[in-house]
Amino acid sequence: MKEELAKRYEPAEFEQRIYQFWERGEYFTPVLDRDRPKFSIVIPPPNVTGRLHIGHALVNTLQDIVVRWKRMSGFNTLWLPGTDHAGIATQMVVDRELAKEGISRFDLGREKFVERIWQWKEQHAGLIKDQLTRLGSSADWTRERFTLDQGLSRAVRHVFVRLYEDGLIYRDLAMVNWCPFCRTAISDIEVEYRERNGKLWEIEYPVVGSDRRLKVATTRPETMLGDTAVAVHPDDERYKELIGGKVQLPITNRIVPIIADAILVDPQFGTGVVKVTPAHDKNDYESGLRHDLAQIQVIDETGKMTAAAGQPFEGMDRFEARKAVIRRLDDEGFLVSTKEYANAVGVHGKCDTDIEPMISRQWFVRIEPLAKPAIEAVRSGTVQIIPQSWEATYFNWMENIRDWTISRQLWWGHRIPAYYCENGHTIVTEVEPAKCPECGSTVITQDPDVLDTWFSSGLWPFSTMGWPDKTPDYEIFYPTDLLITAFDILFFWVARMIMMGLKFTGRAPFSQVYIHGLVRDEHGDKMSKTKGNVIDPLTVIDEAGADALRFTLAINNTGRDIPLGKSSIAGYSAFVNKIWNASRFALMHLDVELKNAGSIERDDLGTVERWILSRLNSATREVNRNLSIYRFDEASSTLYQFFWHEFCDWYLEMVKPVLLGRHGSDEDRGRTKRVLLEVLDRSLRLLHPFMPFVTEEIWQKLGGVEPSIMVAPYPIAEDILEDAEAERLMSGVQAMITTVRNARAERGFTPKDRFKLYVNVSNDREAAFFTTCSYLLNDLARLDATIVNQPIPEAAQHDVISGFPIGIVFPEKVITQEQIERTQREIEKSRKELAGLDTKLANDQFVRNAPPAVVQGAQARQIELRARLEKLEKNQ
RNA sequence: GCGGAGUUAGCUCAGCGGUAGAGCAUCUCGCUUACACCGAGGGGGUCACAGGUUCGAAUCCUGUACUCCGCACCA
Repeated sequence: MKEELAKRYEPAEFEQRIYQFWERGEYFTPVLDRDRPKFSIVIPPPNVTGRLHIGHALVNTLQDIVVRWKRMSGFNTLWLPGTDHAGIATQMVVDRELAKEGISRFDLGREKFVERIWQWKEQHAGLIKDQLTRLGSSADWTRERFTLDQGLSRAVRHVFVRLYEDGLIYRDLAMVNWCPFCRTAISDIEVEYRERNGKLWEIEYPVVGSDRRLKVATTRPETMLGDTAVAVHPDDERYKELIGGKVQLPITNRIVPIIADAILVDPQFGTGVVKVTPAHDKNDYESGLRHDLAQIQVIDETGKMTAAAGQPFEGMDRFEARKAVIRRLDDEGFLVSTKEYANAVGVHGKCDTDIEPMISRQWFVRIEPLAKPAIEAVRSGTVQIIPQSWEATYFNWMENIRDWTISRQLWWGHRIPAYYCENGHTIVTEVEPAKCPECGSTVITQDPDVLDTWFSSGLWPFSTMGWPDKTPDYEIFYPTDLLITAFDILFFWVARMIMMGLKFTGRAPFSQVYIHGLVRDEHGDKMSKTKGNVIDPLTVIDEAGADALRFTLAINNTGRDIPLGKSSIAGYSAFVNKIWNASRFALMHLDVELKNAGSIERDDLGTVERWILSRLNSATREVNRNLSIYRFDEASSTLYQFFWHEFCDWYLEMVKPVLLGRHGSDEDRGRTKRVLLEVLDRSLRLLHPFMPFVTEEIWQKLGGVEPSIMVAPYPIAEDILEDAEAERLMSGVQAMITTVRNARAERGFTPKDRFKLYVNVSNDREAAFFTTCSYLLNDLARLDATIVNQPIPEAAQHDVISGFPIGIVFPEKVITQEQIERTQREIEKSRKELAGLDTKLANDQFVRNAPPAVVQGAQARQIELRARLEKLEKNQ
């Protein structure tokens, strides 16, 4: 093992080489073995449009941690990667490309346009993989899927047809959310509401056959061109006698009825009179159905006014028409007032265009029958949502769910497998029919629309595994075990997968869902391009390495939002550097390879070795436990704490006197090296899921049996390694060293000044221990002698450390003000604590009710404090 | 309006019934042959507020005040 590590830690030197090494070794691909315990997980497919952002880095880091942990723990592990065709988003990207060439998709035509997107997709799909690769994702690329792949498309058609046959899909004329920019219908959850400062206009409608005018308020005056009624509340005394009467609409002069509608109108709100536009407002639409009102469409699918809007409005954009209508109303004296008004406007999240409610014929999924079992699955615990607080949100949404609009007037996506013959018959079938089964007509056209992207994503956990065929993958790896994703797609994706999985495979697609938070900047603000606080994961990887980024994300992942800033990445990058250097130091002294190092005989081990193995063991237990409950933060900080502050700060320092030949026999040296190798090996394996690259690079130099650390067994805690006695004694030694260092600093001595330390113990074993370990105290606390069980000179600085009375004897009596103050503070603190304990222990209730361990602890502490106070007071 | 979450050290957050923690920042000392992306040491909190339960509350309950996030409504 003469191969040394490079002097500097430079991740760019080896990360990509290591990844290629893994791929060549095919370590990401599981075996098709039904008998081995398996662990499977599917990636939340990023959009093919994709450039990965920090959120992707997070979700994929978390998945990779779990996947690597499971794989090392002996599970036959599959992480299935892939991408989503992302209907609207992708279409928009290509649209924009075309715009640069000065053409639109309509100039190109559907076929050419879709061809163009495929070209674009082929060029860009590899980017996602490259980026995930840079992160270290150990996904099985041989199984990479795309939602528009043939197999997945077949699954989509199959599902559509079955849902149709089961009466769960229907086509109907209804009011939907229409995006005039994208020219498609979208579902309710794709509408986002933005607070906006708009205006509220009050308009008067003259009552026919009377001098009265009814005052209505509106934020969308252009829709009045399509008004077909005004409504009041049936019990509203102000308007009661007008019900059944008529008003004459300004501008169009159309005569429309005054109706009574208790659902639509809140008499307390505004004037208590509502204009009714059944073709352009959801509530008005429903009111229109109740009262059999005409629906006059005045805005078309591109957001322009129709002929029905009349002149001069026809052809105007809806916002332009708004101004024109107001001007006209004002001119003609119907406009009463204009007020500033803040309200929430529904916009299409993808393009920020105001949604236009519009009546159109669309395909819908009848959702309630699917939602019920999906609610039950979570309620019964078949699917567990972690953290559990998200369950409430899930139930809230699922219980109020409405039918899902699945047709999209786009060109990029899964074409709806519905066909219409010339005689108006509808045929829904997986394969294009040659003739109409009802009338035999061969003049058949397919529905031009495509399906909502989430329709295919909803099938992802099983469509990617070959379903509806019973493939080996499907049989071995479905259902999956875990899904890791962000809360913002809980409804879009997670809920739909559960519904579809239950309906079509009879099983929930995963048993656990882990929901992570949003990555924010260091002050907790959302990252956004306009704020300029965006952190690009690839830049971070280039600068600090993937391991530092991964560890930073993991340790900050507490289950809530994750604050991420340059300084915190720098902090954990320092940690990776520390691992590198500590390993480099160890490797400089190690001369055996793991594979022929032989086993460790516990009986030969010294206290230091038992102690570090015991500490490592408890870290091992904590890491495994926390990973099993997805506490990535706790697992990583356990490793951070152990490796840096126990392994590096104490253990390596304690081992130096032996390794560097200042102390001990050759046999001691051999044993020390053996244990050092063991501890380093285990630490690297524990760290591997979090920082795969650096651990592999170092571990390769240890000469293990396995070809890669990623297939080496993950350490598990072993009771035999636990050693409470060693831990107690070593923490005593550590505390003594700290006390001496402290005293040195406070009295103004330099590191070169040497003192004597007296330690008193109560039994022979302890005496033997401190005698054996005196070299450690002398070395680390820079003493010239540690004297065990001799009377402590009065002139010494007295203290009681971990129950051991000690005394530090200085060459000359130097007492600084700083030191006096500190002693005083220590005494006061101890007195206060002791007083508290005294009252507590004098309290019968406490002694009787508190657990015995707590009472005993308090008593022990009381004794210790008394002894310590007595000694401390001597120092004054 | 309904639901959820938060309020702990200068900053960002853990802890969630038994002596107040971490990282970063800050201050002092030190380039000791793994690492100055370092080492040693220090300072810093009446755990938002008010009640209650308990022998004991940052931790459980109730209320108040802010903050954030969903969903619904908005003529």
